[in-house]
Amino acid sequence: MDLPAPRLRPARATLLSLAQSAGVSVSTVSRALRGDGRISPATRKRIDALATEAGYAPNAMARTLLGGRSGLIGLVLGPMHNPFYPALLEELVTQAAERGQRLVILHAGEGSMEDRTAQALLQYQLDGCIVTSAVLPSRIATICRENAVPLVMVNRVAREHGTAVCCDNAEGGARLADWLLDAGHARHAVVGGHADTSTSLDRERGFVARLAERGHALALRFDGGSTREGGWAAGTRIAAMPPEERPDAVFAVSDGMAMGVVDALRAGSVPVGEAGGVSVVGFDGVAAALRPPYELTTILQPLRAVVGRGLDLLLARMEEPDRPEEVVMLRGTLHVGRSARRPVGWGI
Amino acid sequence: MDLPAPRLRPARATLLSLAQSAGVSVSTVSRALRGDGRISPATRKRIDALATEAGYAPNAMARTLLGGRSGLIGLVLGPMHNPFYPALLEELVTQAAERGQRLVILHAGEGSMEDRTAQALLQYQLDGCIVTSAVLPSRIATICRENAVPLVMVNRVAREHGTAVCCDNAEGGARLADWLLDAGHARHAVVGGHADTSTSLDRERGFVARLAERGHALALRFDGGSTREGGWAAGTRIAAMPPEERPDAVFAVSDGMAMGVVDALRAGSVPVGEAGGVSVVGFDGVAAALRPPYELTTILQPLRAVVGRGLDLLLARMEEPDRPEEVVMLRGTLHVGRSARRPVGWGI
DNA sequence: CATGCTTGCGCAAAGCTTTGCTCAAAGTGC
DNA sequence: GCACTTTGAGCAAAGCTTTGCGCAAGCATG
Repeated sequence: MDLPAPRLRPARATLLSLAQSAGVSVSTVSRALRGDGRISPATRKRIDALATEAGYAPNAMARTLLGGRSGLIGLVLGPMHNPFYPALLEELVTQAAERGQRLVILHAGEGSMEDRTAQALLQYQLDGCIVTSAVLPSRIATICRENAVPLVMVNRVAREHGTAVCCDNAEGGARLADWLLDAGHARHAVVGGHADTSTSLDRERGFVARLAERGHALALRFDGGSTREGGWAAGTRIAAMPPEERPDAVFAVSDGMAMGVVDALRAGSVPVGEAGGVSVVGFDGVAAALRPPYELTTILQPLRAVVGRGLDLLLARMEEPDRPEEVVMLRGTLHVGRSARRPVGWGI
Repeated sequence: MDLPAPRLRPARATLLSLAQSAGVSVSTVSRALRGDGRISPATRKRIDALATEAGYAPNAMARTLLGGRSGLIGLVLGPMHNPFYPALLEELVTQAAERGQRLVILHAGEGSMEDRTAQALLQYQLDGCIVTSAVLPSRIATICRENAVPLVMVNRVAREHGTAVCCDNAEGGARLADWLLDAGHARHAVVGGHADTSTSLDRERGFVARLAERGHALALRFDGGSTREGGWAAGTRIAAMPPEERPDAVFAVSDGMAMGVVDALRAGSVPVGEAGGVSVVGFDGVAAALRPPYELTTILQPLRAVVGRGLDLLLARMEEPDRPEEVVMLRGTLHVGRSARRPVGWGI
């Protein structure tokens, strides 16, 4: 017998090694481990014990090669400075694991994706791809389409096509407008996000439309660039305005920016959420925004549901590639905090 | 052990399909694509063109099966509410890609890792594992050790053993102490993080030790729990103290907490970084902390270098599993912002 | 012309699992 | 005792790449 090729790794348990210890064939071990009824309980028990002792883990590579699924999902992450995305990531990892899938990060951050990176999608036989980035890297979309790899967008929607799950952003924006109007606010400002993300635009659009329906116009608009600093800059300018010109309500289209606005107002000694001050509302419901010192009035995204539906949609498209594309909008919940004045008579 | 149903993927190009179109053998295609010198330029050119046209991507699963490396690295992420971790993640993804590796997320967040998740490490033949979580999930460490999978900790160090890369936390803490003392601060407070993370403890220890060396004692200590809210709570208590008892310098052991402290002080109308106010310093140098409204004086972690060394160490251990364990400490840089009073005569 | 070296490429095995078939032994009914 | 079903398990192929070895043709040398 010739020497086996020098392996870097110490030999792990395989079906073959288990079969040899158990004195049965490889196929018997495979079937025993997978719970095939044709194997007698005695044999199965013996093999199970052996496998546990040897710390056997089936080789996913070999399994995938047989034409099954890899159990791997590609993930394209957007810029991480918006605190919503880290939360989304955590939830995605957890729920993917619950469904027996792992996430392979294809990209994170603002830069564009390298070609070599996109190739990984094919090399590793990824079962599908989730894009949470607000800016859709169209390269990955093309590759997915050409190779029939299902792709689902989470927290964003492409205008033309594609499957997506997101919060009903326009409705949330409208709900916030109602809330502010009901509380008697008269001069409204918006701090917008990236101009090219459906999410930011829809929130703003829903807000402004509801304002208009109820006979109000937007008094002021700032570009917050979807960053906390952008919010702070807007808040600083608001704080610097003479009180009579100052908006009494500010809708920052994401909590990150809203927190920045609050910080700036407070730094400028403008009270937040009190009569005579400025009311600030946000969107997303990230943990930090709900707690002191912010206690934002905001729209709570149903994060668990958004992620769950996203993954389910992706899994469904794996089974049934010709499924029609669909866009799922989940309604958020108005969370009443202390950052905005409340309608008279509300609560207590 | 649930196996996904076998599904027929649309046939992708394989070496075999390319070989048939080119009228050569599979091995010739393989060698041509890999640039083996034995293939004539003419043949290679023809095959290259064919491969490009067919969008061929080598099957990483098959390649891995041959005993080579998978090109996959497992990643264990800590709780994402500390803004340092999202930044670390971005950098990791980028640099892993530069080295031709992908990251598979094994775990994110505070919860403990499920066994099934840990199994993925073996099933997918991961080449190595990076643990950035401050709290080392010992389960994964055990699995790595038993299966000779290299593991590198980034931004944390285990007391007993293991390979790790981190900022020189104690030295950074000491540098901050010097800076505050040089500027004439007299009453020092620390806002600490998790009691069980080496990173937080080392920073605090280095700070207090230098204070002691120079004849000062720590006046006050708060537990900030490594969260921004924890920092805010500490800042609130500081703001509520009578000015004569109040510390004039606060070291929050991470920027996230430091920002919370600053917010709370300002909300309590305590000036930050000015004479007669409170100086606040942090640690990490996350982007948000460097910009307005915080402009923190802090220790800049050499993030790119930390990640780079971490990956290099991991790759080195793949080649040479018996390499001695090592701990690499990279020195941070003092970044002078506006959140702390400066020594007289400094600058200008 | 015989021999030997290059050049260029094919053969086949290995790596690990899953699964359709095949097959032997044991059990059942008459 | 015989034919037949059930039970339990093995054989072998497939899935895709990589790579050691072999082989044929072309060319130069003696």
